Amino acid sequence: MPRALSVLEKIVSSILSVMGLEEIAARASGQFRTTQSMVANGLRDAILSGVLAGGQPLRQEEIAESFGVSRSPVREALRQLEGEGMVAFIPHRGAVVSEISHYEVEEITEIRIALETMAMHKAIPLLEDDDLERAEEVLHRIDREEDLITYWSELNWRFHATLFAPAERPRLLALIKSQHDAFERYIRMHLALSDYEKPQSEHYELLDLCRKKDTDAILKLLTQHIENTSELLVTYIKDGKETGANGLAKNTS
Amino acid sequence: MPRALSVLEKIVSSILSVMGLEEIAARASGQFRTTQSMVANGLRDAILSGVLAGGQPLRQEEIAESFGVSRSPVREALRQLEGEGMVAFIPHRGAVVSEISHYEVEEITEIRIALETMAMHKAIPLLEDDDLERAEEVLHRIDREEDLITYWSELNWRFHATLFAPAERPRLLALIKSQHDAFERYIRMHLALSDYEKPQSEHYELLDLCRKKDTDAILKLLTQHIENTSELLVTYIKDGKETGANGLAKNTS
DNA sequence: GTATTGTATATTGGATGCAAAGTCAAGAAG
DNA sequence: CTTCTTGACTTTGCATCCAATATACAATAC
Repeated sequence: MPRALSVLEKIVSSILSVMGLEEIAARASGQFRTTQSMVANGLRDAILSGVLAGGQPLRQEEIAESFGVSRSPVREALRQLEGEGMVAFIPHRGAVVSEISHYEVEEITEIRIALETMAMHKAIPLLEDDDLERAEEVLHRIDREEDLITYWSELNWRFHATLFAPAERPRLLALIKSQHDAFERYIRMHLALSDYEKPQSEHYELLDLCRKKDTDAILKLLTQHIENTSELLVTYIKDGKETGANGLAKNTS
Repeated sequence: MPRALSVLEKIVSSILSVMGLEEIAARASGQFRTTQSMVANGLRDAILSGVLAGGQPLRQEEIAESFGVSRSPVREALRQLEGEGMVAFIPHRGAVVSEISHYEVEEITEIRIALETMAMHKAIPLLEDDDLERAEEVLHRIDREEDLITYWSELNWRFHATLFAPAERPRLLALIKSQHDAFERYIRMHLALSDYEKPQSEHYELLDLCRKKDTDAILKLLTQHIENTSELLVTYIKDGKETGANGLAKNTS
């Protein structure tokens, strides 16, 4: 029992310490105007960061205590995440962090390729020097970043989102992000540092092709980029299944 | 006040009367094992059927009374629908049925074309006579159906889903359905009986091409089919905005 | 020894109560 | 006449309480 508490407390405090000002700003500027939204964001973060592993049961009382609130906002937060597909409810048994199989990884890969190539295709003719500069800036930040395990997800997304942005398709972007997220939490858990090198070099390649506005080559490389990630993930998931869900396994007693 | 109540009561009773045995079976077999899921399904139905129009505020107390429950399960149901994107919460002001603009219709159209042509493409080589027969059966039901305003949505979806099914992509299918749903509730509200004729004849055409396994022609027709729906919808939404369903005037910039 | 039934305990699901935020209209100030 | 303030009222958001359900384990029957 105290174990689970400490895990969540770590998340909460990590949000508060790592994000620091961002957190406080968000709170002030109306991002966290309700307890529910704070809990929802905290849990989402915890799931995406891999602290709460797939299949892990989410005890309402524990979560409530961790956040220092009652169960009502916790239940609402869980329901919202259910709607987002991040947790699954089993009636009278509670919520668990939803898992994806390697079949689903392959399915998501197809979806991502379809959606991302579309977004990219729409964005290419509208890409300005300004956008490309900002994208490159993100890549430099990745190069400089010491703690990639924590920040890869966010920076990687920011790079791709920057390239998609000129397309001005908010709904499409949201869809892509949700598919992205389904991947990233496994990425963060499993990948070693060396695994970041190849995608990062592909990022530079992609940026270069974007400068040349070579549509065909861009879409081809983007497709390849997604497929590479997918392959890595499938390997890790299959391995994990074989060896028996390591890491934060903390099931019965 | 009594107006909104009667509207919702109509929905609830229509679920109970129309579904009859199905409803009871569902309840017994675990579909509605909690009040929350009943309310969520009821509200989703009400929104998709257009009974609860876009922008309409959703008073928790009213809904709770309509369903004969307290506000707790109602709030949870609303949160779940928020996660699904069907309602939007404004802190301390409550939930409203989310709306889509004609910009969003155009965006969803692109997304639908990308996802549905992909699903169809994967399904074509796997289509069996059996599938085609079931699809045709649905079309006959549409021909026979008196109350298309109520049942078009469901039957139309069933037809397309039948053709997508052999692809065996549950996540993709779910994504397509959610984009579909974003359209259908406007369709149901706005379209006249005559508007169903063209899509239905396209359905027969599509089925015919599926029999011939003419991939290129199928994908082309499917794209056209989606675009036609989209155009109708854009017209109706623009008309609605112009003619004075002003209500909550929003982003026109 | 295995299967089944009954009971204790933990956990979820739902109802109720109360404080806080928001809304609206009437009246005062400019 | 318009704008701002004030206070009653509405509605939301959260905490607490109680009931319903599931799980684990022990006791009993076969």
